[in-house]
Amino acid sequence: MMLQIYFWPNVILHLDGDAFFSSVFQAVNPNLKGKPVVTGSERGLATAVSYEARKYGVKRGMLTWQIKKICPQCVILESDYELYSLFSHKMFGILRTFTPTVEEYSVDEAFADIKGLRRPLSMSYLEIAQAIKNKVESSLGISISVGVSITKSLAKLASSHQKPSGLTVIDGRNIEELLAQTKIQDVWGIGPNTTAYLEKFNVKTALDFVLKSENFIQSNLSKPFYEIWKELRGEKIYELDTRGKQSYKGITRSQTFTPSTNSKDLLWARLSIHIEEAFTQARKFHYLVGKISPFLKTQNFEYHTSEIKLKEKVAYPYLIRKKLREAFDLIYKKGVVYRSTGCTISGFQEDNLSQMTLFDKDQKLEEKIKKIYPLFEKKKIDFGSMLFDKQRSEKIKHKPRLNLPILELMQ
DNA sequence: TCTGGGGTCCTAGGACCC
DNA sequence: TCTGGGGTCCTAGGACCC
Repeated sequence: MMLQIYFWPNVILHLDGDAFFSSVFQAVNPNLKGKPVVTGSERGLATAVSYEARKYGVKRGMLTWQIKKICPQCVILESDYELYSLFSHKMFGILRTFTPTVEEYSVDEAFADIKGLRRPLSMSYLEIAQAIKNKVESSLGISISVGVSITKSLAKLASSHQKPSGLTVIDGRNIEELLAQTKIQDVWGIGPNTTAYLEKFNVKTALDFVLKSENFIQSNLSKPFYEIWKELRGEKIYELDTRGKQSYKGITRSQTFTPSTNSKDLLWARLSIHIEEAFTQARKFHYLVGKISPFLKTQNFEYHTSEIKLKEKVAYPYLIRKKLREAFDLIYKKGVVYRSTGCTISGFQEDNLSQMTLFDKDQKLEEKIKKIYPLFEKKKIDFGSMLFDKQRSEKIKHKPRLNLPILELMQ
């Protein structure tokens, strides 16, 4: 049969934390063990749901008031990203004691290449996966699910096959069986739209998908899905990216208003904050910014955006404040109610040599900025637009009010 | 699930060139 | 001048991920 694997061309392990955020809280606070725990109270919706809470029907994304209704004893906690990150580092560290080839895919997921470890460890791949799992679970007090196969897509499918605390190896003996048990929408990279489309062709499981002809896939679907098709058939397309996050294509900052608003002042103030925040992040990577796209999102989830392209890339938004304001004026329509605003910046260029020329060109301004910005970044001083941030953290619903956005102050 | 925030990649189609 | 073929670059928007 075409899907049989007779040997291991590659061995890829996928590790996935089970309800990671809530597990971490249960690990640091033993009182929470065995209890229904949900995180994300600060946003009013569940970002992680412990398995105990799932029994009551609590789901990810559910609003906190709904959760309290169906599961009153549920412990609803505020997110702590530093804590998650700490556990994440420890988890990946343990994985690296087995192999250096590790891709940190997200805070709670990793891929690892474990090919060739059987002989030095005198263990089968199943035993190696089991050893990794045991080490993580016993050292960190959380539970994880692990999958092993010959491509990333199959390994991911394996790790999700039995959750929580699952361990699944997909090899020649069970590949078809597992594909047949996997609904097409549960395949990594196949979302609701493609699921609906494939259903028209009677494709309901991963096996149905894999058994479609190459010609069918190529003529009906785009490249990413052709790649998934190959990956599920055991042909390795996706390499492990072990370099970690080193660069960005774009940086976005945005926030939804509660309630929606049509106040021009408020929108501009909030947008200014997002532009500042995006640039601050860009500066941490020593980027000059070439493209800025402020956007407004309407209540119907329509995006209205306007793109600013710069001949000369900049590190600070105040240098182009007129252009930013013009772009905002262009997209803002009186009477339209907006649900959120934000900004994406891109077109990055490493700022090494150009820093000198910028400095030469406008030494005074550069010095002024260097004095002011570190203070701003540490939030020691508040600019007008920051007032909305304060309100937000104090959970006060905003009232449209006149504030001078930071870009106005930076003239 | 009437929908948060931050990303990536791909494709169609327009603009412009010879 | 209404008209071919082919290339490149760019942008908007779609789709998906955690």
